[in-house]
Amino acid sequence: MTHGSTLHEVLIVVFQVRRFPDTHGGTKTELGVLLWQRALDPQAGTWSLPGGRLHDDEDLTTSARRQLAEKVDVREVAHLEQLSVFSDPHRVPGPRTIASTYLGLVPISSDPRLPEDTAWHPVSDLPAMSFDHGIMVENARTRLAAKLSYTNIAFGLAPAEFAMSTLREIYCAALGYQVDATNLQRVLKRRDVLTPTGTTAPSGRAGGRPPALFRFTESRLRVTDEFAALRPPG
Amino acid sequence: MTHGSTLHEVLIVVFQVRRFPDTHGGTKTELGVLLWQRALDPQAGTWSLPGGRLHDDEDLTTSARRQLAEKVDVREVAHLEQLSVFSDPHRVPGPRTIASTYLGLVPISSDPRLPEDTAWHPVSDLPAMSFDHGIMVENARTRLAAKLSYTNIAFGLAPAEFAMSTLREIYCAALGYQVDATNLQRVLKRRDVLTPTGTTAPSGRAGGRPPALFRFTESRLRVTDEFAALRPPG
DNA sequence: GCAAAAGTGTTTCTTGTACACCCATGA
DNA sequence: TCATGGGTGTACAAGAAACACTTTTGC
Repeated sequence: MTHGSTLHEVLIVVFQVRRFPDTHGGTKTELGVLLWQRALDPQAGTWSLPGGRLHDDEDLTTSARRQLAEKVDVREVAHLEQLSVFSDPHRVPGPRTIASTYLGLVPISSDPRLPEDTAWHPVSDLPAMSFDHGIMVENARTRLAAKLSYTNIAFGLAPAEFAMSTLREIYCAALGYQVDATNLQRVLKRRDVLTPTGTTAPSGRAGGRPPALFRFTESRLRVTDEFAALRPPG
Repeated sequence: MTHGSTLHEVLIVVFQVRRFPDTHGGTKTELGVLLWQRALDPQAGTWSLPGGRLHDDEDLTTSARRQLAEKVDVREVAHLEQLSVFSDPHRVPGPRTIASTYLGLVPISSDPRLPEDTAWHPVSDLPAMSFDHGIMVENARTRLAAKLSYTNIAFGLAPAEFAMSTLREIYCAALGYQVDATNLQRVLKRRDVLTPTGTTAPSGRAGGRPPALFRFTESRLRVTDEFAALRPPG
């Protein structure tokens, strides 16, 4: 009676900074999440995170990559990391299913083809979500915001090379509040997160000084501000 | 073929700050972890984390509490939180088993009775560990150290009321380096983590001023230093 | 030249560290 | 009164936020 038929699924919260239609007919840049709409019951019509059953011969990360491949070109996913596990025995109808959630990041520059039932939604205005998927998105959003502050995780959202104004847009969208480009640059430079490419981009349609281009020094997650307080002596 | 008989286990890394015998016959205060020694194969003689199979009708946290009850009085566990999942298909011999790890904290003041096969080990000098349990301890230690810096998680390691010197000992043991008691008090006071009880303890055997006593303002995890950089404006 | 965008410099504030000095107790 | 531990105050440094000012482009 203690362990009958428990299934295990992987669900991935994929974020990308995108332009979404505004309420006034304009557009606004915001954090978007990849969702697909359930055609069948249970909860037909609600929107779900990409993912599915874990296979016997794969670990969670491998599974996450495989499941994502059904929705987007996986090469577009620049970063993938484990979040928490949802294990309430009644979180979904049917056989007991444990869900391991992942955070996935797609750079702003790419616009992968999506299946018919799949679309990006702004996180500030989610549609009716399936089961506990809404909480999972909230969770992931909080984790992303926290990590933007003390790691180099933004490499997952930024293009290979970018101007500081672009990076600023990305931070603003992901954090949900205004960030000063000047200070952003100073902070990231001091922590050795950014490297100047030495090149500049052409200036925009309205003129203006051509921006210097940067890239992320590393494209693997690194903690850049380990201890806010109680640092080791020395 | 895709989902035959995958099992799920919960493993708990339980920490307590304790006195351990020194190499020179003295004692030193250090972070200890609760382990039990396997009597049977596989890997008989190696030391394992407490835990076991997840039941069909319980979520992970409930399971962790139940499993711990077999080793220690669960009321001693002041804090319990989810860590990461280990899902390599071959992490243990036999049927495929996914492990969800938890971090548990026991206050320095309590000394729970333990079963015959169970003992505290200093994290700096672990015995031969079973399977991937050594990595799990390392993981948990890193997470604890990080959270000591930006949350009030130390409430899980401290007694109900304590002098600053005691709290200092706890931080030193858990972090593995010296912490200044003066500054520790200032940091925690500013963040409103500590509340003075207004009482003092009797001074020690060698005299000295009687220390003021404090307690943790909250005994639930709270983030006390959310953004090191890139704070919201205002 | 003017507007627009990018980049630099300066000031101020907060937070944390280091350390010297004062306080309360037991023997 | 002295050793011992506890507590306070002050000086210093680093990091980050705010904002004014300069530079480089298109028109």
